[in-house]
Amino acid sequence: MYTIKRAAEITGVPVATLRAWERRYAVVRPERTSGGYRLYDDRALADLVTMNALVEQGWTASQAADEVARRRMITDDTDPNAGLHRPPLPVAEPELVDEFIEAAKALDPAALAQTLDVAFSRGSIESVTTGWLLPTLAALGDAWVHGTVSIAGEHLASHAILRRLSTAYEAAGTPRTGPHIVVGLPEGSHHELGALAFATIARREGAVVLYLGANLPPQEWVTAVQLHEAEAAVIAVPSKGDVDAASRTARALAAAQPGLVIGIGGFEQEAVTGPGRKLGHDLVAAAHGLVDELAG
Amino acid sequence: MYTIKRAAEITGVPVATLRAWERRYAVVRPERTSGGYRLYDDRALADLVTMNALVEQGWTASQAADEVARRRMITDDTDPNAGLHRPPLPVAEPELVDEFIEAAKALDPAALAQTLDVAFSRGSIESVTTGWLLPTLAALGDAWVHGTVSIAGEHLASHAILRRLSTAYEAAGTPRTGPHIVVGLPEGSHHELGALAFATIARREGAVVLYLGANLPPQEWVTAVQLHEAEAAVIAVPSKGDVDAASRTARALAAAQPGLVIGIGGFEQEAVTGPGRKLGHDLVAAAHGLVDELAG
DNA sequence: CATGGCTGTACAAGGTTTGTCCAACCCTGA
DNA sequence: TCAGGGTTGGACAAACCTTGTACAGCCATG
Repeated sequence: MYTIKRAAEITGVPVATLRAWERRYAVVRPERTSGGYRLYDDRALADLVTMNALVEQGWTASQAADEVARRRMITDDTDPNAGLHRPPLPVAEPELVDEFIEAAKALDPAALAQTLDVAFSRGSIESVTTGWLLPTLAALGDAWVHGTVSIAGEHLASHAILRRLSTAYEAAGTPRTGPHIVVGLPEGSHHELGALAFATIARREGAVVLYLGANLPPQEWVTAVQLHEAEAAVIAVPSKGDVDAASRTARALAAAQPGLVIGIGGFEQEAVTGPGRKLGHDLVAAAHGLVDELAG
Repeated sequence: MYTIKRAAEITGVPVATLRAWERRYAVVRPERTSGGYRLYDDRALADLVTMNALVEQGWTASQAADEVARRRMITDDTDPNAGLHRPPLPVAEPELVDEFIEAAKALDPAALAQTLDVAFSRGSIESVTTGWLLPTLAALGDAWVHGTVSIAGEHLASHAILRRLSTAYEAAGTPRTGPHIVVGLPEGSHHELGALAFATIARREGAVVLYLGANLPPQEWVTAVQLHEAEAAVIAVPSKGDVDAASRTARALAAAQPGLVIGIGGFEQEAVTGPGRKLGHDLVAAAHGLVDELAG
């Protein structure tokens, strides 16, 4: 629960505007303390973010408020899991990506934390992954290749994201039943953020996930799949240098466990040869699809 | 059991504020001596740290207190070992270490999570670091060298710990003022858990920490120290293979920033040559000592 | 062009919250 | 006994929030 000042910082809407929107359009109705202070919850913040995005797209404030109310009605009425399966971000938000890259360039941990607060408050992990995380990882990769972000900046930013994803992964919990999946990166591969997001979303969809992290040799994948009695193994291929190791890993897994579903994800998944199904670049859909298929 | 002064030192919350929080929000109810002195246990300290972190994140004090109470309800209800009867972590708890190593051998994520829950609920990060984390890292390293834990098991266990430490690091928040410290691992070095624990404890002690993570080349250390205007840089040396890179990093830093305090930590710190102060193997004392020295 | 509604922002006057401080007094251990 | 530390309750200022009103820029309409 946030005060109006904090809500303004997170949503990017000035304090005076927040009050005007509430007074004129009742777009949100924050709770109040006994002293009368407004208290915004995450849901209210998400609505305000939507409203703000619509206004910046050119909607009038009153129309945007109606639209927010309409969307809220739909999610409230038709989807009992609202919040778990929120629609993806209505608009991509390049400013948030840029802001994050700038903070990485400047090695500014406070700015990174602030941007992450904003980004991760925009909705579920699923929508944040699609609307912010994947674009940001791509932009960070580009910036690193072009040398506009230092290695230190890339490390700093990656670890900050890693910590947020870790929290989300833990919060997802371990279901008692559900398909068993192993997720990780091949030998020599280190950019694990996409894989961790995949693992988190798969967990939320009901899978029992064994997350192995980066840099795992093929033989270890085989051991892990056998010990975990996994029905599927998902290999992330974030960069070109990981393609060979991923191919070797997939071959080793296919040879050792004929019935195993092998999924290949990541920016460079197309370059992988040999066994394994390409999961595509919509990470959220891929995770949902794989888990549903194994469960159903 | 700690007096109010010790509690203030440990949590970073001023004495007057501790009393105000208790009076106004009853966020903790420390026991009293016969003479009326407050006596804080580890559990109370943990709650205060949480409260403090929430306040630094922008929550109002009253809301933060409610949130702490809510979280306490949850843990008390779901964990039969929670509550006042839980003993603080003694000097060391070998069973918990062994249990964790066994879970790593078996690639059993549920057992790992369970053990981590117990270990991390035993008190502050500081006491968990000394009493459980460092012994466990040593045992995990041994088991890996002797091949009793697979690479997959080591990865799985390390990442599980990493996720808990990440949460603690985030919960520690960023103080507005305080000495600036850069923490990371030298080029080629990857076992970051000790470094992250150090960074977390330094943050809780009031330092503004730039945590750079693993595998950072010397020149990048220099850039980071300069951009962050750091007063100290702490290089972790977890294994023998990292000694040379650490020495090179220390030399590069000393050459570029003559006034910089260079700290060397980790299991293999003694083998490092050249500039830099060995921080010793009591990670908690080292972090407190360094931050206090820079601040005072 | 003038009108008028919509919208974001600014300001004033007053209430709330919170960290800190103080006075007066009590407890603890060397 | 004494120095250092702890106790309570009250008080205070700074920061923050409240409501109501006002106003300028913008845009569509008459």
